[in-house]
Amino acid sequence: MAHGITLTFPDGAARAFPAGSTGADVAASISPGLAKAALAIALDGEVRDLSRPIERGCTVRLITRKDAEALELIRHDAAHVMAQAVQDLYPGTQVTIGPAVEDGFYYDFARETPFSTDDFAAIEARMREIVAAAEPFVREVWDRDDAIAHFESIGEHYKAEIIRDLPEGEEVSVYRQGDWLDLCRGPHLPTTAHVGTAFKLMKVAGAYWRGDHRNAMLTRIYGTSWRDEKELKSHLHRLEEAEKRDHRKLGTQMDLFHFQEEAPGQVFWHPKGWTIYTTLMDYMRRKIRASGYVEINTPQMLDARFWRASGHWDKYRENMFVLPPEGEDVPPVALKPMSCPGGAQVYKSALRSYRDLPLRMAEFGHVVRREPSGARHGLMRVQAFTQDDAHIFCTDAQLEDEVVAMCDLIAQVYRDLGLAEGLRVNFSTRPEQRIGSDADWDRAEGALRKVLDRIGLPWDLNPGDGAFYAPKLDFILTDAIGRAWQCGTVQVDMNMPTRLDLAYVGEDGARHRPHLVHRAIMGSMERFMGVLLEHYAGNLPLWLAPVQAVVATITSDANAYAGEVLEALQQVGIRAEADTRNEKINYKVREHSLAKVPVLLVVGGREAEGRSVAIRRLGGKAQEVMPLNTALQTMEAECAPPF
RNA sequence: GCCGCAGUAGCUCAGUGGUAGAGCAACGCAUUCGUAAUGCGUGGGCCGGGGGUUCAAAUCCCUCCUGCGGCACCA
Repeated sequence: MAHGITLTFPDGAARAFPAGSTGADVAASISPGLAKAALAIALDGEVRDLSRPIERGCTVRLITRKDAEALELIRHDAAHVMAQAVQDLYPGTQVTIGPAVEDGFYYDFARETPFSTDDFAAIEARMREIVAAAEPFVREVWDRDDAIAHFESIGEHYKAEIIRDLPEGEEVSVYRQGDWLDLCRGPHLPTTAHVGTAFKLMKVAGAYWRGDHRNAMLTRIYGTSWRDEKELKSHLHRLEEAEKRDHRKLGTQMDLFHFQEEAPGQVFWHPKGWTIYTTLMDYMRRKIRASGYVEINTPQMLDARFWRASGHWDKYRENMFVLPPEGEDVPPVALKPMSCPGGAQVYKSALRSYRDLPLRMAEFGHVVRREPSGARHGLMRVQAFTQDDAHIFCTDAQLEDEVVAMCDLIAQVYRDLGLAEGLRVNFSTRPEQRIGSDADWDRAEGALRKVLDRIGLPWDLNPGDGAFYAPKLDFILTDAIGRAWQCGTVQVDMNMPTRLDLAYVGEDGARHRPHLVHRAIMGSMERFMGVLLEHYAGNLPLWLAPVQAVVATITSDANAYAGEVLEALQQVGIRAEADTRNEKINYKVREHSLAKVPVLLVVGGREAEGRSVAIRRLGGKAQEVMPLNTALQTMEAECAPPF
């Protein structure tokens, strides 16, 4: 044991091993059971193949199927198995990259005819054969040039390119599974059998080589894989459940809105959907008035000259709807894609004094943006929408407090709406393509950083992702299937004031530039509605529900009383309907439950006689009979908005 | 915009070359019922648009539009 190594185990125990011992040796030294169960070994936290010799003393942890890292190994290896299956079945297909991702894996292939889901059955069948063969994953380190020559010779030009681009000095490792091999950094499971059979190919998609649209489009196959069938099944079940809360589905079921071919990416709001929309907007108006905002509104269409001046004609033209002139001499007009240039005109309509600042101007700006056809997505990405926008004009000294105040306002609104949990903030800093001086960027980013400390929300740094004119804080909410959507945003802008020549007269009598902070809380009202609907799976809080209560009769004998109850509810401002149809109470309960009406007030002979109602709440079985007046008070209290 | 898939009754969907279907909804009639579907009956279609192949097209081919899942974009 002259050249042994000392390994430290998670329990703190340190043991000596002969030099050249592998992870498998370590596992075997502990117990035969572990030797069998071990999949990989973590050396100082870095996951390595079990078969690789351990070069140095370190802390070790054996990874078994239970560990979090196991899933990633299983998924990564499933990608390899799929790649082999594909190349076995479709010779001439090139492999590129195939990582493990959340819930599964994918592999990008280069092939003249893209795959279709019809190919899945064959690929999955071949994958099962490869898994059954239990081929060991064997790691080899190759000479760089040999590797390039090899991959070129077998027509794997993408792999050769990957090797060429590897940093100098990085090992070129190749893994074999049977007679198939792939360039790969590893680590891998001991054999293909360890992948198991709890996998399923999910979808095909196009994906650009290296994520760049100027490159060739590859065909990507997504799969999901798990430790066992039970996990797979529950994953598929989760997907089904998520589908049920898709806002597009709920929109139809709850009769909130629809889309149609003649107005791509634009919403036809139905009475119930529009009720939610205006209720949200009313809430927001109360909120911003209480926070010292004024509200303005600016034109929908502006002469092209204006957009040339603002810079949009250059920078944003592709996303704008431009109306061609009718006559030769008429200049084109464009529908506004953003509210800020218009809002700035209101600022400029008067000579502003330092006494006017901070000036907080809100605008529910209806903007229209041309979106790429593949980008549209229900309410989440539309071509015409209303932003709950605001522009705050302030002095340098006011900047930080203003930004903190608006972040607090955003957080308050999200809390009021039940969306605060899981809220993420992205701090996006200066991009490469930017205008303005580094000193200004330092100041603006510094201010946002201080703000982040003060507001105490979890945040991620998103370097280089700021707008070309300002760093920003983006407030990210997620939809039913975990897709992230930006809703709120705060942007500290040091450029527009100069471009649009904004000024205020200071205490010293001289003209100064104000700072301009752009902010939206819900962002797009449409998108926010989509997120809300999915978050609540359609079961909106009482104050937002389009129909808050339905008075349902048991027999027609109670119709007159139901009318009285309805009127009483409406008198106290509750959105209520009466269901006096000649249907059984079971039918009515079912129908209104499916329509997600939060409160059912059932009235029959007994209630009519005693001037009471039987309250049944959505999702509950229990009924509570109470006097009508009590019910009215309860309802009125419960339907009150959070602000 | 790119790759794959889809578009049939208000909704959900079946129908793969030979007379357009089902369930729910709607409408009518009967039923007056106590907390998630009462029964019977009736009406309802440019099978996304255009072009082509064929004796014959919802069905096969081309093309456009819209949507869905990704990618890219956006933020």
